[in-house]
Amino acid sequence: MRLSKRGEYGLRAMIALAEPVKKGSFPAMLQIKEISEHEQISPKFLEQILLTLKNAGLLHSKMGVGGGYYLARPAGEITLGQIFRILDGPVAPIRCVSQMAYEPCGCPDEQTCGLRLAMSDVRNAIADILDNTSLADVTKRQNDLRKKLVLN
Amino acid sequence: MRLSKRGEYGLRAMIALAEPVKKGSFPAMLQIKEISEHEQISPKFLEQILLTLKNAGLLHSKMGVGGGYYLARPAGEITLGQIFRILDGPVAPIRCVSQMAYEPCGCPDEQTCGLRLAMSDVRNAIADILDNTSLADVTKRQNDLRKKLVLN
DNA sequence: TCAAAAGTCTACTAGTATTATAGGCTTTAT
DNA sequence: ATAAAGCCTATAATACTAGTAGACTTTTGA
Repeated sequence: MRLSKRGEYGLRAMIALAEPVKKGSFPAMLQIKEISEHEQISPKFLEQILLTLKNAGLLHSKMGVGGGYYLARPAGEITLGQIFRILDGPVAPIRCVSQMAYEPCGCPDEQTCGLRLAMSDVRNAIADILDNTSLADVTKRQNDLRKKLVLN
Repeated sequence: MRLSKRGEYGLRAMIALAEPVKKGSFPAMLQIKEISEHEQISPKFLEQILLTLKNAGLLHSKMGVGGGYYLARPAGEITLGQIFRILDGPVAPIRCVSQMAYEPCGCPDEQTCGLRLAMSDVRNAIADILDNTSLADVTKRQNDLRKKLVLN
């Protein structure tokens, strides 16, 4: 049940782009280089990932000198599930319970297949979290926790 | 977030071995060939998988003519999580939230990393299901559903 | 106007993991 | 003694992952 490096880096980059803006620039724009250095990611690999996310409509970009990437929509309207699916494909552990990419698995009776029932629960549990957590939720949680830790 | 074929086949085989016994034989013993035919799995591949499960202590076997495999413990005491971990490794989507196989991910501050917090939720949701569903739960659910469908 | 900065796009590659297949060995019932 | 069945290890084909490379386009600003 692993998240690929592509998925991990893409999620990290999106979270970085959703961070509350510094110095009045809006929308928050970051360059590949800035993100790759901060998150310790190969810049060329990250480039591919951001491009994919851009072509999928989650990011916009500005070319040329002083360019960079920024979120296509407010951080509250982009979920981890959207990002995950673009980079890592369906959330379901097995195709026969996928909403996005259903495929029969060839078991004798899919309707009463015990494995399918259990994996369906797993899929729903994962999708529930990923589809109901926005980038804004993530950055808020991070920042609340940081504040709380500073106080102690 | 995919379950490998190894994992899928292993789980299917274990569920088959947990099925209520036919014709008074106990513990329910099945041969590789019987399972592979019923579940449409390459018998040699299944052999490897069952051997792994055996060496991990979830199955016992009987060699020679009339031999086969049977569960090492009652179906109510073997969980999907145990089987999954033997065949597919840790449940966690990312190592830094794994209970079984923790590894630092190298983010600036692991304690307040937003991705880590979210993935930790995912890990717990998956583990909750897999570790609290026994083979007996699975076969019961299957059979209840079958009965219910016959009535309609 | 032209050079440098930055994103776009596609191809390629090394390494690893997955999904098997093959075949010899051991145990056991008859 | 032989056939059935599991035990065990090696190998192979394919796909995927993670990353590299490089040529191209757009934009800024000196």
